[in-house]
Amino acid sequence: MTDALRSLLAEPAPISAPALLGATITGRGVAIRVTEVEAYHGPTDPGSHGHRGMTERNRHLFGPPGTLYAYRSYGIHTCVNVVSGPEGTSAGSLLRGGEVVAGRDTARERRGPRPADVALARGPGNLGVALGAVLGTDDGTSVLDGSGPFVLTLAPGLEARLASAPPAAVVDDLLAETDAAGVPRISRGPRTGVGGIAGGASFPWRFWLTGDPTVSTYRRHKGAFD
DNA sequence: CTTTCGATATTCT
DNA sequence: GAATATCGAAAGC
Repeated sequence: MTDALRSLLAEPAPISAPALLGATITGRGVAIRVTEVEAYHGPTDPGSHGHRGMTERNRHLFGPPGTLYAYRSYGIHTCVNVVSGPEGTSAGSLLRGGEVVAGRDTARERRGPRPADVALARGPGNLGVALGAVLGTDDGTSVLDGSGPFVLTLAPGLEARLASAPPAAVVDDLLAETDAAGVPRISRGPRTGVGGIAGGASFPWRFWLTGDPTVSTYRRHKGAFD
């Protein structure tokens, strides 16, 4: 049943993004547990690719929730987003880091001998390589129904919680949960590499699992307000 | 630890 | 021409 995932992704990205932490994206011989995401929210978000309307590159960002949006970053890297709703708002969550939980040999073949295991899918460009994501081929496919190369499955236990409470309420609870020492399980902060006001405290839409070694190190953009 | 730099597709000025 | 949802290596603290 992917009803829980569908109802979650129907929410705006800043709401659904924290609930994608702990989810697993599977395909092309690997499975990666997502540990770090950033939300981008269409025309109201100056940091979003969709902020200035549809282009050939970003058109799949305007697609239905659960669409994969893959784009070329800095002319070099392939980065992967999961589109969220409402449909037509060009919103989505950038998968920025994860733990390779299956197909480690395949991921290492793609990444080379250098990176440590925790770094195989650390950072959006590296995650794209580890996944074996292909521009053009994968852009616009669904991660919900197995019709595309990748399938997204929710973190254990989340499906049941989303079946018994509205997504926004479940996410509020997730953000409030702490470990035995009182430390939040999910951390949030400004988005990495985003300039201007969109990269500052007004858009604290980067979410990660606190203390997880597969989360990329924060790099502040030159022009970010902070 | 920090800063700097090169690689370079897409978009905007 | 300039900026960008990046990465890894190199050099200087």
